Amino acid sequence: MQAISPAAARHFPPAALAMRGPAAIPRRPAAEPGVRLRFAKGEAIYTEGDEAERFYRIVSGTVRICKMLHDGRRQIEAFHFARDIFGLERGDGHRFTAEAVDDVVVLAFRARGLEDLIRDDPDLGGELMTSLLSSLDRARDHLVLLGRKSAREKIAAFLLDIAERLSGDDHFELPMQRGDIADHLGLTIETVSRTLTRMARDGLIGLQACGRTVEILNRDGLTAADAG
Amino acid sequence: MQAISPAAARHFPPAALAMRGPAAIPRRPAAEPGVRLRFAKGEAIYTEGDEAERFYRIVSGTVRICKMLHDGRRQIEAFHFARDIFGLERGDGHRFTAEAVDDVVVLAFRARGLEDLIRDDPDLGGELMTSLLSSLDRARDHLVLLGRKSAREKIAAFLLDIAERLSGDDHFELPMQRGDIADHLGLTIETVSRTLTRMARDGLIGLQACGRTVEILNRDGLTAADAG
DNA sequence: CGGTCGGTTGAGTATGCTCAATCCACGTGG
DNA sequence: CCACGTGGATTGAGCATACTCAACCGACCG
Repeated sequence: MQAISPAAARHFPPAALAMRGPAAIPRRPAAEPGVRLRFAKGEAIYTEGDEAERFYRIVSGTVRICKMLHDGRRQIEAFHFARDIFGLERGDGHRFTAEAVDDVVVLAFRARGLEDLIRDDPDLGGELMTSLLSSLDRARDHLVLLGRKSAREKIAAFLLDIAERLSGDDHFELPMQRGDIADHLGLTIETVSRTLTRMARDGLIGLQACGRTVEILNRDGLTAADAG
Repeated sequence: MQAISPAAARHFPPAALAMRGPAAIPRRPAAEPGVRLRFAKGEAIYTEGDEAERFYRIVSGTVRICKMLHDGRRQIEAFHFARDIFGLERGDGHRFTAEAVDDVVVLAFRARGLEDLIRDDPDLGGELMTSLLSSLDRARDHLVLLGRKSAREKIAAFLLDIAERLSGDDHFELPMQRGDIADHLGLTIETVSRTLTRMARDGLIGLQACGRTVEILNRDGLTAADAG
């Protein structure tokens, strides 16, 4: 359950509505290694219902994959970072929306005729299969988190995951804002904020720069705060 | 949040612990169409951590894919019915457990050397890819449900989904018990029961036979009760 | 007939949500 | 340089949904 009117407003930034999609995308033959595209912060890469013509590999930046319910509630299925593949879907149309969390550069590949492509290049099939299995693994773990973990456990798991994927280090900068984290973890902005603040008070993490910069101070404690 | 001691007890039926795995599985060449196996109600088909040697296609029965947290909380990632493929995972080991909800018959296929198999038979690759994409779609929709829907919306969505997959009809029998539904939808047994009872009182559904037989009486109402 | 298992129902509670105020950093314009 | 407005984050108070604990019911089985 989530607010209806304020949440809806929060999820339709006027900027995002104004600049939908890049002007014209040059068509290249299928064997092409991919077309380079830029998207500004907040811009939609594709929208639910769009024809699923392309899939993407991220060169730099962060992408969120999300779905909205009609009343404005939003669920962010996943965040994707550099080198991740996204946008490959069964069927003709995209069932989710992909948006740039910050400035993003991607390589776009044609999805049509993918079967033929794989027939020609079995290694590609293997790579895509691996990428799909990886997405599926991630989605499954996230199901467990959403279905059965407390707010504190969710945040702990999220921070550990992000740290690993973003830096491998214990020090990183969150590319997304509180509302994105909330909609990813099935929480509200307020609960995310409160939980982070409390974790900082407990000495598990350090927070700087508008709460965007995070440092893991007590990795064991944070791991224990997750439920595994 | 979930109970700790009672829930844990509920999830370790002595029967399931007693009879782990079928005795001996005959090894056949890779091109084999699949080895037929039977599993009794409650039996584990594979357990988290097991080597992922095989994947499966269901001939008959219902399978649940689940993960337990150490304190006994459980999340059921998915239910699978006849014709569904499950058990294909990235990496060497199963990260989830598959259990027979009722008596189950499956065909088991060797997962090792799958890349070679696909190289030999590109159609198989396509079929598996489709199956994977289908699982991913399903997992993503379920993420939205778990993260952002109310108890009533969850149950409504669940019933509509099950009806479609199980019978295509508005009349069907639930193969799983309340605890399974609860752990699939991120709820408790009591909330599932109460919500179903209320839906029956509201004339949306009919319930018979220990609440196992369900009839959809008002499909529009039920669809409206979901959030889409 | 007693025991168990699965399901239902009731009463009270806690976690996380809602509503609202405040704060802070930043950018803009007088 | 400072006033002002804005967007994001934080904090507080009260509340609602779903959980916990517990009793009860009905079917089935030995």
